[in-house]
Amino acid sequence: MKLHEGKQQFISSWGAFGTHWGINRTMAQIHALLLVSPDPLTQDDIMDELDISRGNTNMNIRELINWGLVERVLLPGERKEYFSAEKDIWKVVKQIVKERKKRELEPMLQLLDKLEAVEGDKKDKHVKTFVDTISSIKKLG
Amino acid sequence: MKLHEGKQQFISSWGAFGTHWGINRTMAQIHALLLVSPDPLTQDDIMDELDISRGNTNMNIRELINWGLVERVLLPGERKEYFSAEKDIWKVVKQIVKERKKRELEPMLQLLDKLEAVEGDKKDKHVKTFVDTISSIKKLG
DNA sequence: ATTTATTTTCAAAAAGTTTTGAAAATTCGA
DNA sequence: TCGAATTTTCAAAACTTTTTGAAAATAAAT
Repeated sequence: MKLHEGKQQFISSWGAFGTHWGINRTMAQIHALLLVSPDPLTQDDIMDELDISRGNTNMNIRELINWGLVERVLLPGERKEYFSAEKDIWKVVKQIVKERKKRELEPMLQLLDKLEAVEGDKKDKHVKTFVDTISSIKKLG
Repeated sequence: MKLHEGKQQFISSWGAFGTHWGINRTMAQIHALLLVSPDPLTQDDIMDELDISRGNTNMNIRELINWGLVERVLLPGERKEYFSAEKDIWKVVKQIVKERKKRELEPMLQLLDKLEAVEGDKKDKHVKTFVDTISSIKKLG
């Protein structure tokens, strides 16, 4: 298999993979492209390579930056912005886990704290099952 | 807070939570409802409680069964099927991790094996970055 | 064998999400 | 300060996923 074909396949399946993990296809594809690119790329490079619109490219690059997975690189003497992805995969995974904790798990745990305090007789099996379920989920956090 | 309100809130946020994890809202809501229900429920119980259609209920119960998170319970002398969820949250988490590995990670790793064998000069930085990225992702699996 | 209860299927509709592209805003150099 | 390059925004369009509901299939009782 040639490099170009391999790259296309990698980008395409990384995109599909992402959609199973709450990450949209384009965001995952841009990330994949930057992961396998030795040098930083511009917005136009990414648009051309992935054949997507300027708006879409821009929004998803910003999102990757918010997630801490991509950083803006300013090359001396260049007006355009360049972008590059963190290449250490362990760091990438740790960063994703950290962000998802902050964005999704913590708000859920806060809700569970409130829900655990539901009124009612603990001998009522409906109340008991509810409270027990909530507490055991909280223990995961 | 009253039990009923707490239950509604739990179901609703579990549903929203699920959508960030590649699980559809209804499937997550049914799962939440069964988690906090002390006794098994019928399809009609679930339809009424969540206010969703019969088809939707049926499909998502089947899906939960495929994922190994819910089981069908036959009560003696009852014609209807009842459903109940695994209550041990650790078992639930382990089961979800196991299924996602099987469904998503393994196919991705298989592809990576093929991609690692891309042709080309390893001294070319494009080839090198590609191969290195693929290998380091493989190490996660 | 027929009726009735129950479950399953699936095409079409509804809802939700992503993408586009053109206009607005911003940035930088002359 | 002005003009060109670049980035950002966002309403509308395209696409994707989910949901509905009625019909078909199945299972059980009489």
